[in-house]
Amino acid sequence: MLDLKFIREHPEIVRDAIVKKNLKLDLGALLELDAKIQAAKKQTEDVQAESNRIAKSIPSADTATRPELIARGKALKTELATLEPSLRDLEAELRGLMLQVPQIPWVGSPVGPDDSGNIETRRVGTPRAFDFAPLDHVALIEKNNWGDLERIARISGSRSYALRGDLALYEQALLRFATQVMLEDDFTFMTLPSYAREEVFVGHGQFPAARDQVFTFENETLKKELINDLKQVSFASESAQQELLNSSIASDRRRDLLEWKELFQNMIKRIESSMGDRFLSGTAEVLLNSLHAGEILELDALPKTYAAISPCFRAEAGAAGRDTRGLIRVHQFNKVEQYVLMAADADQSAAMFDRMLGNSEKILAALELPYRVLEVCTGDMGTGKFRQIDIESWVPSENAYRETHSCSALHDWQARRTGLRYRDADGKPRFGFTLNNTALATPRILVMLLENHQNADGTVRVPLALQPFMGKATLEPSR
RNA sequence: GGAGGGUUGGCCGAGCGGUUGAUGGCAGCAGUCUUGAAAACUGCAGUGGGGGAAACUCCACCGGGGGUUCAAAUCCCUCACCCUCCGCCA
Repeated sequence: MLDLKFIREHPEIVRDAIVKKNLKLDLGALLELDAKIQAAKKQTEDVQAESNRIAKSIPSADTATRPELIARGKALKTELATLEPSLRDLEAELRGLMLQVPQIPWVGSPVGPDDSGNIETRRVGTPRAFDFAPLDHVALIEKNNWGDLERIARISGSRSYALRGDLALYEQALLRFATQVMLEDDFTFMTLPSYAREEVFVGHGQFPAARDQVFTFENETLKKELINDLKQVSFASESAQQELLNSSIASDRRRDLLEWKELFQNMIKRIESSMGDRFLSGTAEVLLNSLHAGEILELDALPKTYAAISPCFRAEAGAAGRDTRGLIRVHQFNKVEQYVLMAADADQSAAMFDRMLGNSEKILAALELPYRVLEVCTGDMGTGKFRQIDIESWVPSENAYRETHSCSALHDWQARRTGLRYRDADGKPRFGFTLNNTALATPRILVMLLENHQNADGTVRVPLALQPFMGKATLEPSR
């Protein structure tokens, strides 16, 4: 979300951002609606002011004028009964549009329509030249009995993974190692649930735009009951029912219909309660971002630097058929996430961005993986992002780099949605800036670690920095 | 799952239909006093939005939403959360 005042004063900048981010949003309609609201607000407030004045004067009024004042109050109340709801509706509509307004991207971000516009800025490390025919990670897992990819698919469905023996331990060691790196940079370690309420996802920015990427809590029992009920009720809609109720039909038939109407309304209620009011988060960032929602933090409490580990859930809608093999793209994975809430200062945010990117690179260096750094273009970065850098690590079997890290600066876009404020040096409440970045996500990183560090005999070398966490130098076959 | 009790400004805590945007205390800021600090005293001080050069002024907000009333922090409904007791349980 942007400051509405800023949008009013700089519509051309916002319009430019909408174009650069390849969004469909009618800024003209938004501004028109805003103007309409301002007028409606003035009108409503004038009536409210008079109403307040009259209500205040009644206790001290004499009995003769009192009925007159009460009558006037009643009239104003009637007037407000139409003004207030319509204002509320307009404001809700505006809020819906405001949620779609993008953050103005950094001037240094390349302009492009999609990931084809991303620019590689650096390569670190050189892909290894194998003196034997290397296996891909799935073959390595099968050869060493390090997982149950096919079995778990039968149990949990596609995009699931199960690890065994050394590889299962390796996943834990990696997460612990990444946590350690974050602790060394003075981040506060946290664990959080992987689920939250709807408004948390709105604050984060994933809702309303990317709602289909998120799994939800639902009540399966209620759903089944409802389906059974639906099979018994043949009405297409409530209006169809109403039509029947209003028609002249025999009274006993009518009573049936009334009973059905009650049943129908009851079902609507239950459908609503079965839909669930909680959602599974795709990253700890979602919850961390709401940790201080609604608070006004003191300046000296900032920055809040958090490293949190959590299971992450992604529906992967729209990715059907892509990366179905192996560990690249799964519905549930684990991640150590970096998240920062800080004062609203562009330079400090840029410095923090570099620091967080540095943490990821430190981890990749320790994992001894070749990677490249991409400056993500305007059309590929999220709506709310100010700047985004992705890191892709080398996958020998694909002869390609694949995304393992994503570092973002949002400036105040998330903070405005979420209500993340602090008192600046003048004591004024201000929205903060937020940033986030992957520290390490498993199991995807295992793809790179297995393939890049495999030995000719199919075992896999553990990088030196990981060995204290793994307790051994080589991953050995599992029984 | 059952039965009660709560949710008020940065924090604590009054108020339970009518100058209450909210008594009081703590913390905060400014001043008096003091060499300085502390203490004491005095004053300022919520959040968001509108108007105004300013003084100032108007609107909304006492967990969220809805309602009753000329008038709601105060009454009613509903949702969320917290606490206590019972039941169940990793």
